[in-house]
Amino acid sequence: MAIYEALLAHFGPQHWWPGDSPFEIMVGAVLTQNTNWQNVAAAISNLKEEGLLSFVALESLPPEVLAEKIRPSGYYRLKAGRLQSLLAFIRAEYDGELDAFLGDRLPGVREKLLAVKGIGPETADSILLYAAEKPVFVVDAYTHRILARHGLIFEEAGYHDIQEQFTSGLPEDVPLYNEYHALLVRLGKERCRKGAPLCAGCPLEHF
DNA sequence: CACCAGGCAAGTA
DNA sequence: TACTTGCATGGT
Repeated sequence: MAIYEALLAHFGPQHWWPGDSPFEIMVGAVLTQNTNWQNVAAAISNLKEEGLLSFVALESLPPEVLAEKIRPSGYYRLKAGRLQSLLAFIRAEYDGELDAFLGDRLPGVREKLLAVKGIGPETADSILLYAAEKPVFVVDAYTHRILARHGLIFEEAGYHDIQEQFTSGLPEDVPLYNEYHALLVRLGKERCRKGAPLCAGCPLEHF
């Protein structure tokens, strides 16, 4: 918790997730897999410009056409399939009603999401926290790297290990999880890039 | 030029 | 089970 306070004091609120609607957030969560957000923003912008950023449009677009639209986000053929798999899942399980999916309960909805091909733990948890506003802490490459580099977790720690360790010391609070993860990403992007040793003047240097 | 970015699944031994 | 590889664009 003291780490959270230090990051918030240093960077201020991050106003996450970048995206205007739960649907856009969900799409962004898939497109940002192992990809710079700037490239994702370009892909989403393409969809918006052509009025394609809707459930029905994306689920009914021919896969190769969708792929071309999201090309800047990288792995574009793969991600077109993953997006449509996700939409097909919501169509099948919730009759295509996004709100029904977003309102479904933990932990069942998380298990179902993880069963969708192309949706792993980080993508699932990002959707659950940022689109559905469920109290799920998102662990990503930055979280892992930052905590390992500061000796707060083992380098070999897995997704669930980190998630457990993190949330065990925190209240189950959606705005807190939201801001905390966003702050870790901010720190990672700005001062804790891969390959560099401990950054000088890091807000976490005395933890 | 090499390396990195808000992962995930499939293949190999 | 434990590695390794494919997927791909755009910025530094």
